[in-house]
Amino acid sequence: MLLIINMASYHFNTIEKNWQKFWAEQQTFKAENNSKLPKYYALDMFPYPSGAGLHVGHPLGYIASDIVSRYKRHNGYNVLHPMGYDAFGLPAEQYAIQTGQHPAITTEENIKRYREQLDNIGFSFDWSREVRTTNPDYYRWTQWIFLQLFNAWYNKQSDKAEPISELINTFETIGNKGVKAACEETVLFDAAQWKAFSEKEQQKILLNYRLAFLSETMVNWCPELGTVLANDEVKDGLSERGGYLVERKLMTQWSLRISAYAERLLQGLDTIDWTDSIKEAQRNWIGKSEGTSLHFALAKGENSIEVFTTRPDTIFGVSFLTLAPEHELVAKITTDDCKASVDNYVTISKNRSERDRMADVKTISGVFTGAYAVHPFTGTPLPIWIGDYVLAGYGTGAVMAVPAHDSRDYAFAKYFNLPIPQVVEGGNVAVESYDAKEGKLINSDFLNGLEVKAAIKKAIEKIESDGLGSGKTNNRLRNAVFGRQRYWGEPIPIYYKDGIPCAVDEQDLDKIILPEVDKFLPTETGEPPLARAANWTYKGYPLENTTMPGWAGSSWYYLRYMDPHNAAEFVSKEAVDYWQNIDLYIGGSEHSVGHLLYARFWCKFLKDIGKVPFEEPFKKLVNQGMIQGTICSTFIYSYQVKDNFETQHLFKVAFSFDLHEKIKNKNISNHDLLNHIKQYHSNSIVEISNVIFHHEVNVPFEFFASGNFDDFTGLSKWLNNTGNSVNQIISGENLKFSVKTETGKMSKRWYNVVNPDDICQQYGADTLRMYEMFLGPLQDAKPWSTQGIEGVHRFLKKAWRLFHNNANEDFEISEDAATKAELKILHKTIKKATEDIENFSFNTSVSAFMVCVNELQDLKCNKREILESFIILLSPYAPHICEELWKLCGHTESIEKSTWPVFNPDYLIENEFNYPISFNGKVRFNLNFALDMDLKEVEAQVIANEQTQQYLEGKTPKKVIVVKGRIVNVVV
RNA sequence: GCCCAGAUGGUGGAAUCGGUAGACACGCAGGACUUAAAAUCCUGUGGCUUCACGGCUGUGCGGGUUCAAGUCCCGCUCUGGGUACCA
Repeated sequence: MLLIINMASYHFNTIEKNWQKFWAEQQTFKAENNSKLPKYYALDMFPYPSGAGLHVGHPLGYIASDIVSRYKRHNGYNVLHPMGYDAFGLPAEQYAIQTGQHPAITTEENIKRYREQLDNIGFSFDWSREVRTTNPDYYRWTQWIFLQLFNAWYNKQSDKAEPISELINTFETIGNKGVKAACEETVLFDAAQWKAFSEKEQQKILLNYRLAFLSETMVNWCPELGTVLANDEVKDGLSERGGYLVERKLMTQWSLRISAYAERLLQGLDTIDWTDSIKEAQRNWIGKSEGTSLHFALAKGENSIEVFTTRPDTIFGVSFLTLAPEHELVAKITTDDCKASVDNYVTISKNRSERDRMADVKTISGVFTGAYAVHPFTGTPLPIWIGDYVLAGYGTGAVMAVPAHDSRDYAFAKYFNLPIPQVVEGGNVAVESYDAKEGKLINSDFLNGLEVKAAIKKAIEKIESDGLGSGKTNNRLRNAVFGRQRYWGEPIPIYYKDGIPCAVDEQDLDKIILPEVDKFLPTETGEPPLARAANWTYKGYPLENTTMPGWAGSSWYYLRYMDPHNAAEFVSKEAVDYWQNIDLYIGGSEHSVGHLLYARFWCKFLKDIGKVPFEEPFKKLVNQGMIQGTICSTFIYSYQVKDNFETQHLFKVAFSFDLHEKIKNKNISNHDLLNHIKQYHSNSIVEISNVIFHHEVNVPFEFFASGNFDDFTGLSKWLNNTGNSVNQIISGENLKFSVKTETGKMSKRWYNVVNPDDICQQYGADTLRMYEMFLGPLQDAKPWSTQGIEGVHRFLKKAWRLFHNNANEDFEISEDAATKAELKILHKTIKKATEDIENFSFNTSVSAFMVCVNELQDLKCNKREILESFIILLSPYAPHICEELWKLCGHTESIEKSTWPVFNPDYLIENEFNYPISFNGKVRFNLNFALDMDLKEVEAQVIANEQTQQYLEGKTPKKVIVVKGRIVNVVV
């Protein structure tokens, strides 16, 4: 029986629009919180809605997670696959400062555009759960979490966060003796003393314990942006956004005590399915280092200097001590005759910004204090130096210098001509330090003859038994600065009662919403923008003026998706108990330390206070590689022209980006254009003779939209359109263009943003989805190129044709039973498609689909039994076309409701195999044998074979290896 | 400097346990259909060599293990990413 329905050829535009409408109307992808089905939570890192719109790199990860989500639905899971926007941030604020337009408006517009672009691609997001970090209904819960941090302290004994009220109880009954907390060192007090403190004093002490606390810290201050930046927002001493100068400044700041969680953040890595490189990056960031603290007594006076070292074994190699310029003992120990030079050095170091210090790693500087410490074992006097290679913020701000075995100490000692005693065998200490942790100890008294590892152990024992110090662990991870001097962020819900920071009542958080301000800039007195707001007060007291950093909202958004409209709680217990942690998290590796570390920190804290049932938020993490754009770094335009003297000139000229902008806006005169080229590009003249001039300059990518850089018609057109100015200099004949390209980030700046809308328009969303997957492994970085997109599009057309009568383009499938060969093709594809999704190997499954269609086409197979299963397999990748074909097959329900085909290995069973016969590893010919044939028999038949005899040339084989179903190798 | 990842045709890439290297696709060349174009289909396509059958060679470089290495081991080179006076 034949089913015949009139149907024209594959009109993807109509099909896709129809199904997108259908899904939205039917709420096909709505996830249920009350479900008996097993859950699956697939999350994408939500985007920051920038003005440039979505480019083809954004959807890469979204497509992958969408495929997995759809696959899981077919397999009977209740899938949570949401999307939202991380919309607080600097670009909107910068734009607001420039234009006066409220960032909320810009953000709204950008979100609208993002949504349209996302909708075009046909994602199976549950949009009823959308979250926006800038929405007051959302950020009141970000503020709420901040208050929980403010009202908690970290108890090292129970190894978790506990309510600050319990700590106050303890203070009132026994004081702080015996309290082991993650905090700065504190003065000890008993209950009576605690009660005698004024409220202000008590609050000051409590701040030292709170997980959200105020403290004086060195911050990265960016005067240009008028704000403080986190370490990971600073690159090479410049702000990551905008590239402005960043300097070090001491400020009172809100901080979060992430350092309390360092060990748990480290341990937790062993329990999650992330790539080694991301785990390693987090480990490095936490920077756990185990060593020993050690006290050096001063030769004169009471004080001692405490150092931290990971190499206590090299104690006999110490030839001096170095203090950070900021070290508290510097002023006390400096002798009178050294005072002038020390003061001078300390002043210079303080004024040197972090950037200068970094730029200057190779310059060695330091000064002698005149003071001496005493070696704890030999009694030798050790000169005490000051050097800015020692950081005040790490360890104790002082090091025992072992120049023979530490490269920095070595450089310092060489420069100032200090002794370099060797205590570990190996290397050539006359040339460079020997830093390796291996070798035998020498010149080291009780450590002599020991290997480094054993020596470290013995040295620690000795140091501890002599009471000189103890084993200690240091982390590189610092507490996170949480306050920003910005407008466009969550207001910190704190008010100041007589200078004491107090928490806003939880039920009043809906009142702490971003106030209107006249300008988005700091005040004239340098206060943050919120200081401009009228009545920015609470209970008559002033409110905090700083706002939260960009990572605040993104540290917990995955929880809000579970219960997005809950007005009473940030997430209900039922919702979080059902959905649990994220099964699959996909996003860019640029968040490997910042976002992922903070989100883990908040999750652990929320677990401590009993609000979430898990310790790690992201069970499996996949980093999609960046899709890079092509940057025309150098554009060479050469042309020949005759000058007044009838000399042939070959010019090579092109244009920089700013010049391009000026030409585009037509605010540059011919005269300026010429001058510009002379001024900025004279150094790019690569060759001058009396006949040849070469200039090399940049040109925007947009002229090469085709991606074909041999075709310069677009550029020629542009040159003609940009005004006569260009034509005046370029009026020669024999125009020739060439371009040097490199790959890099897609950004507005490089004119290389490829909009997925254009691809959808030209080829359809299904082609875009499949093509992005077909490009290569999800994790790999790859340059965008439309080369090959035709192949994917052709594949979809071929698949469409399987369901249609070629001659008259009518829908036509057969109800006949499938043949063995057809079933084999199908089940091979079921197996591959299933395995590939489980392994996130999407590129190979696309090729498996291609193979399947090619083979079915060869067999002219149009049987329902085969084709219906096939489109279910294909539907996660190309949902629109599959929905359409599914409907044409006579189904009334969405293909999304269908069940994933079950792989039956019986169809793949082979009873014979065409063995490659190789001689010494070189394959010569093939022979067919039954798979159940005895291997000895196979061997005998191979030897007996005529061709084998030819290759043996009369010799007897030494050995014959037969691997069942694989290969035969004859060793001659 | 340190840490991590990678290197396969003209191109993107495939090869699950060590078992026929180059699947699939692009591009290119040739052909069919067409008045023509588009679309579609067929054939070929790592290099060298041969009229051909075939032979030799081939996964960044140099060694090694193995009957057999893109895959495992040792030593390099280069590329991409992260990170840095962290004692």
